[in-house]
Amino acid sequence: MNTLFALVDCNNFYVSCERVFNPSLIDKPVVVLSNNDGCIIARSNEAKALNIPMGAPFHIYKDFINAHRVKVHSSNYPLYGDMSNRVMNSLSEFNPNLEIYSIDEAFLKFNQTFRTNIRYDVLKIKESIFKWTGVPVSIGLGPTKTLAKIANTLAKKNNYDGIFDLSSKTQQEEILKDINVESIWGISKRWGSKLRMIGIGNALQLRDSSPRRIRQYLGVVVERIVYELQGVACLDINEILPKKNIMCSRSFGSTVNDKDSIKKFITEYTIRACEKMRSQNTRAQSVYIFLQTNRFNKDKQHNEGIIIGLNTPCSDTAKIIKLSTTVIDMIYRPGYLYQKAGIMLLDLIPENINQYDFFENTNYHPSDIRMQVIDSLNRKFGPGTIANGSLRSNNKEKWDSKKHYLSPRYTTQWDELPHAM
DNA sequence: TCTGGGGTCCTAGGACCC
DNA sequence: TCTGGGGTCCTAGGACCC
Repeated sequence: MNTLFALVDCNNFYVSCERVFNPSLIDKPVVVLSNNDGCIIARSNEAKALNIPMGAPFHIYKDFINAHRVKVHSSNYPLYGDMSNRVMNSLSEFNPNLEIYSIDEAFLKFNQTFRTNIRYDVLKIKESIFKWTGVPVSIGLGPTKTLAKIANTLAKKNNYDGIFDLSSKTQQEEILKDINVESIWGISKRWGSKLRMIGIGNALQLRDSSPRRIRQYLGVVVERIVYELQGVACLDINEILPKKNIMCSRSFGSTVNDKDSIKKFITEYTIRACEKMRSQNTRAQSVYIFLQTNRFNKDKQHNEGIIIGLNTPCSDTAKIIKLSTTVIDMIYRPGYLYQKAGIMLLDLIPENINQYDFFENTNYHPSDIRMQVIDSLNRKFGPGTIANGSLRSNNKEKWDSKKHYLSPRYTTQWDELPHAM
């Protein structure tokens, strides 16, 4: 029953994606920005070496970045999403027992037979992913997910070549004593400082503490981490389940005060969210729509959102747009400078569970067919080919999110495909 | 001028049931 | 003087992750 977990993590994923299609970025300091070019959310090793922090507001570092000739890219999510799919598909060829944990990380679970030659096998995975996708990965190995996570941070250090195996007990002792509690997966700064208050400062001390006591102090989540550090697996590979909630929200490129523009934005976000919902074959049972002013401003603030329950589960974009724009009518107040809006589709359930409403007499068929046609056309010819009529105003340019440093959509827009592919 | 956008899980407490 | 003891479901809020 000796199982082994591997955590495969793409190195500086967004930067690596940009480098695949723009080799001039290789060996240079590179950063990738969040939406609206707001924060720095990915850094190449060279940029990390310049001490540019994760999550830093771009405008504060702009001068520094120029002075050090750091290359800057706006985030290009269609590209990263597509590259992520390629990496995950490649991984699943080696081991179908995988959990996609985030856009750039996946856990693999190996059984004992695989273990005899595990180092060789893992090296082969790493090399193949790079050969097939151009994305470099690091792989950490351990008897539990938590230990595999820790192994992965070691794998990233230059002396280990991208692979680190933390399955030997003696090695665990040595390694864990040098890991701060806060850097353990699942332990934040807040819990870290609570642990330090009772004399637990590193991973070895947490491992050797009493799980019962930790549970009383911080709850079952941290208790499980103690067991995981001991090598007792509490967290298994999660099957890929459909999302229970789907959210789409954005900051506007600049503040907006007229209701019609806000309705156009919420319409756009609703379309996106509904597409995602249908792509996992689910329907929403309730919807949350919210509107916010800029919390960093000293202007008068107004944040409000409303949850609407639906009589029957719904995946029809037109119906949900009607709902979300109506909610905007309800919560919008003139005279405020709004900065962000969003929609969450909640309590998603599989679409094959038909829960007919006694009064509404729902027949999904015509709506489902219509949505399928729209989705397949948009997949084929690009997002937004078929869109709702109220979308796209003349103000689009003015309020579209800022992306001054955007790379081409190399992989998802076929008229711009580079020859390298 | 400028500060991201997603998600998940757990717990406590109230409503309701037998 | 006595005034049960469970269960389940739901919700809000808090915590964490990338």
